[in-house]
Amino acid sequence: MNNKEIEKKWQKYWDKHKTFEAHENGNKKPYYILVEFPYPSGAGLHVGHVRSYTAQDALARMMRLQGYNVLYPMGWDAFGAPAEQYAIKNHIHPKEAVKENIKTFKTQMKSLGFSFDWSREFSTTDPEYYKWTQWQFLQFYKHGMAYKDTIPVNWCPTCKSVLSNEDAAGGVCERCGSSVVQKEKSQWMLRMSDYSEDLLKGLNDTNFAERVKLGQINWIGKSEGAHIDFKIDGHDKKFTVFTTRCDTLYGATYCVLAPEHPYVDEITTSEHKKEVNDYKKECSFKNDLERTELNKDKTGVFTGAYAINPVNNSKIPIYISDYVLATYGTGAIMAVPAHDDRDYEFAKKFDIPIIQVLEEVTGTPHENETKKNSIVAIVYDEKEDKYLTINWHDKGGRLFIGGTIKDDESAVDCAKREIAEETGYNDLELISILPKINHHYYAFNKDKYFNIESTGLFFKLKSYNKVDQNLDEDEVFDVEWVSKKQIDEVKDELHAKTFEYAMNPGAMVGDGIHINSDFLDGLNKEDAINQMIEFLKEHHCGEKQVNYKMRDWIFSRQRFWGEPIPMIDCPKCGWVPMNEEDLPLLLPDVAEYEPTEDGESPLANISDWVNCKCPKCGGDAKRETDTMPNWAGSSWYFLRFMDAHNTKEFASMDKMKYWNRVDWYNGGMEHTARHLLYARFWVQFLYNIGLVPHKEMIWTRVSHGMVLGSDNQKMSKSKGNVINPDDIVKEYGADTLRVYEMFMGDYQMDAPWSTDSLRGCKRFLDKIVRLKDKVNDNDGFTESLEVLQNKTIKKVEYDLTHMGYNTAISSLMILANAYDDKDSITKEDYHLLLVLLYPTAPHITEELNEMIGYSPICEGDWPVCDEDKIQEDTREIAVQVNGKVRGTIEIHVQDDEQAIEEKAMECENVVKHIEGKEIVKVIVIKGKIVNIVVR
RNA sequence: GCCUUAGUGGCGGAAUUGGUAGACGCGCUGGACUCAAAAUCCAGUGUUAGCAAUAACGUGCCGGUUCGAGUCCGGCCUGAGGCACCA
Repeated sequence: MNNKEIEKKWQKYWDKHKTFEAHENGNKKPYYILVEFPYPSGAGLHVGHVRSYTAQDALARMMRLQGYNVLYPMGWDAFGAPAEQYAIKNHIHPKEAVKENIKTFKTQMKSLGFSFDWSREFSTTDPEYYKWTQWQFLQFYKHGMAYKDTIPVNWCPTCKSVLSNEDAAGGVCERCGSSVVQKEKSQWMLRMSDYSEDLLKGLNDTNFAERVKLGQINWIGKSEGAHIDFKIDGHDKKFTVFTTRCDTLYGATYCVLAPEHPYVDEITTSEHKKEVNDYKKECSFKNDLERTELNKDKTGVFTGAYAINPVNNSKIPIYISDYVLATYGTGAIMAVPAHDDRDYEFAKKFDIPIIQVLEEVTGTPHENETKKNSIVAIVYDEKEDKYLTINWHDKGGRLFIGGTIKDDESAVDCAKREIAEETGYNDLELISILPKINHHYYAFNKDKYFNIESTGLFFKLKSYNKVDQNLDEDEVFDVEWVSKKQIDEVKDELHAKTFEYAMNPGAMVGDGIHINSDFLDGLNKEDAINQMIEFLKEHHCGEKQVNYKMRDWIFSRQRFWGEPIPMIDCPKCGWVPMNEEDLPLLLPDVAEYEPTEDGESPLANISDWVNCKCPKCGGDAKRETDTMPNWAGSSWYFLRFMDAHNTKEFASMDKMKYWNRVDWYNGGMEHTARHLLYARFWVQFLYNIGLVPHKEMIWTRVSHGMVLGSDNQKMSKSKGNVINPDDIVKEYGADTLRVYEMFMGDYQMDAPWSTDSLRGCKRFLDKIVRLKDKVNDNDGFTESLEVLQNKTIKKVEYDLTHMGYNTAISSLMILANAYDDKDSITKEDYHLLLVLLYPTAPHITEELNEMIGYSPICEGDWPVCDEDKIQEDTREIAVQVNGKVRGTIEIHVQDDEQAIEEKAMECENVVKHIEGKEIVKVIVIKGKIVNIVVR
């Protein structure tokens, strides 16, 4: 068979008959399947594209046969930097480059036989499309959702361009290697943060995969806490911090403002001015990513100013540090080093006091406890790398040195005394005092319940100097030095925990009971938070607050190749929106444009374009020269597909109501957080102003894994592991590539390319072709195949709707093998196999189907599984003895447990294993397994 | 650092709710057909022992729950992807 010819033949057939064009009529149920439209890069279609388009294509083709009115559209997300770069280099207009790329992509897609409705095709760069993107921006503006704000951007002084975080990684421009600086720019913003709660709640009206929802939830980042006002010593001003842990306020020993915080200059004392300014400058050279990545070492400087802790009026120093971000919360924090890891690190470095206000609770509380203070001491011998323990053997096991603190004694003195008394060692150096632990226990020797506050102390042994031990009569134990591994033998919760603290110094971030906190003492975290919020409210210095990490959307880009923002800056009227009837605002038709000196968009250099009249007063004015981000056009393209040629609206309400929403949306993992969130925000806004029928227009969202190179690495030119789908189609045929990509592995996971496996799929299709020679003249189905046939119908149907593409193919292989075992099969048998395979391998199945005299599959029906045919009356189940399979038995479906048990007991190999043993019990799980427990 | 996600034969991967681990395919070994090769067909293929029946071991590591764990729980290790130090 000539693949090329039959592929062409059927692709032509489908085109000519407009088989896949969707129309908004008839009584078929509409179903909207969407794949992310690609960015048509110069590299051409990637085998990764083929994977997701084929998967959705199979679903679309099956559902059409099942009688759905399927909409499966395709278009182009063609604005973006690469096209712009390419165009600058080659002195052409980017639209020319894009045109070429789209042509290539479309030819490639067609060669793979995807059943897209090409009548709805558009590109985000078409003026007929971006007219509506601009129009929608104007709606945002008119509803107070768009505003200008000054935002720092990554700026490369050499390239004179604004860089993405990605291109500015490590503070170095990816293109030219110069260091990147932060530059303030006035930018258009969309008030996305106003939608935080709605975007969170809206997830309930979607069927997104759980992990996709989680991605969205984490991005929105809701946290409940409080804001607290801190007075500044010697100033009238107050600053506000946001915290989720207001219960730890008594432990706040300093505050930190973001270097960009507006109060910094004002409160910095003259002797700290230079340091602070230098530090601010230093930070301005770092982008957010750097602040994140190079976070190993905390940096910061003291401003010289002090804040007043509102709960106890203590003066605490105010620092600035880049570990506090201006963009999150209030740009200021109260630092509680005892109970926050970052604060702990910072406090250690700057030698700021650490006050513990929460202690962990171990053991079980009991009535009538006796309270006392005590210590647990850990002594480390560096030379031998061993720890000092005492072994009580069966009277209490291995422990460290413990003891009760006497009235006039410090914890350290107590520890030293106890160590000397119990072990004799007396030449010690204190390494650290560990957080206190609140421990409950029962002492057998005293028959009493105790509640102790235990202080952990960590010592280093300086020398083996010893004094005489001083032991009571009942103190019978061995003093033993043990390795770290043997510390596992310390089972006592208090001692084990103390050791853990010693090994991992840091903040105690968990729950516990409060200490050193006046009215909070004794309360747990939750209660203490509530009490503290009450206190703050009463004293007018704070209240409960919900905070979201999601920020407003920076909507400006200093680029040429994007949708122009339709705003006009008038010296008299300020910012004025363009008249809607003047849209689209076209990009100028020039092939030469250079970036400006000062980071404005290249459009700023094109004065013909920039200079215009104010729509309000008619005076001279200038256009906004920034363009929209790539995310804009892709935030609503799925709505346009519902009504792609509408010239009066972006899409009519009627058509949107007809299609209802996107039923199934597939795309890459990398877009499940941001793109999806932007699109949802856009839709929710349109819904709120009455322009779309639902608040959520996407029902199910799933994400696919990447196709990696055969070396298990991401495909890239530099690694030389790129597979071009054209080559595969040429050598093996489109159907082989399609089947292979469906079979290669779990659709939702990455999978490496294997040409060997591809050949296996070619062999499978060859077998399908050969089976045609087995077709006989009998009517109906071959009886002995009917069980498997109906099971396969059910399996393929289930798998194609549950992303089990690989197992769908494998079940078809099983069916084909069963056919192959027969001397002959009927036409009906063969036709059924072809229909089931058609969604994945449409060309070859149509051809073979035609050869046996049937009308085209694409115009026929999907088979229905006959449930009666797949009922079996016998079944093989396993018999286990003590959980190990020792044999199998054949049971009838109607057998009761008694009968199954008897059969199991007769099984030859089972008899061997239960002979002479006592049968404890027999577990019979009907239809599944028998397990005989013997002793 | 945080979030997400994974780890099963020589390889890609199956195992819908805790119930016969390794379906299906690749690769490999042996055989048939052929002058020969390709293609195709037949048999075998987790490891170890055994002619075999069978037995022991086996789903990243350590521990737990259970009659029974790839699947559930606790603790680690490693890979991949994402990120805006989220207080």
